[in-house]
Amino acid sequence: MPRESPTFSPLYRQIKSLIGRALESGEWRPGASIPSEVELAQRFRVSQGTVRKAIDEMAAENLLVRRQGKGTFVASHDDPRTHFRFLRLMPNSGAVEAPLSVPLECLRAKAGQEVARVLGIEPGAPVILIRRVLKFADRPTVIEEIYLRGEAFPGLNLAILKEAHRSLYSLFEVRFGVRMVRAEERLRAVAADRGSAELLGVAEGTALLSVERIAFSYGDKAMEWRRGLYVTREHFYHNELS
Amino acid sequence: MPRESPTFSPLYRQIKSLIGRALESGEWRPGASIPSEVELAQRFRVSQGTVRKAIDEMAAENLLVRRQGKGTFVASHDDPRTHFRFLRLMPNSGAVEAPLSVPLECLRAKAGQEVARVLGIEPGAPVILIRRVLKFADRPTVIEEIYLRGEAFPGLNLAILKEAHRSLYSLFEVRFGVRMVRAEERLRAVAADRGSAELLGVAEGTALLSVERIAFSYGDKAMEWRRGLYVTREHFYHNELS
DNA sequence: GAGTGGTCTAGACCACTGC
DNA sequence: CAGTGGTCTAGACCACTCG
Repeated sequence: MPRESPTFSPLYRQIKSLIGRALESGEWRPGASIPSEVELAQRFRVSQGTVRKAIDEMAAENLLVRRQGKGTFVASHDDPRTHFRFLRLMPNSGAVEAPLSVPLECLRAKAGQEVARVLGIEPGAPVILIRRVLKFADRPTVIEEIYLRGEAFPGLNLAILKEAHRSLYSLFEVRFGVRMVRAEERLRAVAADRGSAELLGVAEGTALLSVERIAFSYGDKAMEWRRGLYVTREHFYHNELS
Repeated sequence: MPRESPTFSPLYRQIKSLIGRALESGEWRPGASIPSEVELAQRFRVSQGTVRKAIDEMAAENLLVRRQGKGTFVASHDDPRTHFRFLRLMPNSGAVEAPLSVPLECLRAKAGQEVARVLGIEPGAPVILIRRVLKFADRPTVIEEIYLRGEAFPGLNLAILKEAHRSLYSLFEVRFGVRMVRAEERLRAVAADRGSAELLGVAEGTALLSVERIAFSYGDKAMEWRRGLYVTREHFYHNELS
């Protein structure tokens, strides 16, 4: 028997993509609550169980957060519980500690070949370049170069970065409505060049952990490309495999 | 109103832990199929939906694998689809390629302080130490020191390692019934010492990616501690954040 | 107490696999 | 065709939060 519907898609997946589109369109902002299951079931003309299954999957993907008795919320980097999902650097011993971000530069530029390819934009399109240092316990531990899609962050400048006492991704959400949903990282070990060594207070040639990241917003749209150099003497990069 | 049942646990969680215990006890071996949902529902005296929810969660945790029309199976490292979940080294360009494992040593020893602590065993308890090299495209790229709980791998020796043309974790499953369920890794950048540099064919002092791993079997029992040193000139360590 | 998500059930039907 | 997992529904009841 031939498959009659090669594009078969269950109802709950369609609901999922409808909710996904609502998220993309900004109908509900990060941290805000979405309508209750019964309301959504009425809106989409399906049973509550079908909405439930759609939401379950989106919660598993960290797009939504369920809180019994309160409602379902759009996931946000403001939530401290999800705060260390993207920063994997842990101290060798002692309690985890939020780093202090020290922005150095915030420049507007035109995308070169490589940045354009990674972000999926045209060469020459506007980008923003941020350079910063992260300090743990007052010690410079990470330096980062961050490229952003220029059109998505109008008005972003060094002053804003310096004022903001929250994580970068929190700032992006609150100020620009841009939520980073997932990211891919590539890790390598490299030797510190002169400039990096100076900023990090280590000897030239010291082994550093290079972390390249592409971060995606809703719809798998690449919004950010960054490269970090981590000093891993007092810290390590933590990863869970399962 | 005070909580009357602070230890409230839904039915499906109890089913989950029953299935989990059956897995631990080896009632169903890795790769084998478990009873159908209706059978399990009858056995546990619950509805099929409740069994379903339990299995759903265990599939999400990579303990079980569902295959529509065929049944539900105990997850296995033999399955090529899950083969690269624990080996995160990818080539800078070109297709992914399985490495060639070259075992160098396989020794029986007594656990020292550190290994005992990590594996949760008594100092002096038997352990196995394996040293090996992984080659990609005929180039040594990774060296590893692997400590195993001695009592769980009776008879393991260098000859067995050399004969086995499968991944280490596959071997553990097929030969010893030990399945690694999850692992924690700590990554750092370090400089190559003389011995490592020689084995890897790089200059002394070259920056290497140090990957420490603790691997756990069912019941979160630490079975393995390993440290790898990766050459990251032609490869990178890949990670997904979400 | 009203409203939310969470659990559990029972039943009907669909999609996929293999004999 | 029988057997498996996958979807969808409807309804009852439970646990949690807040006013």
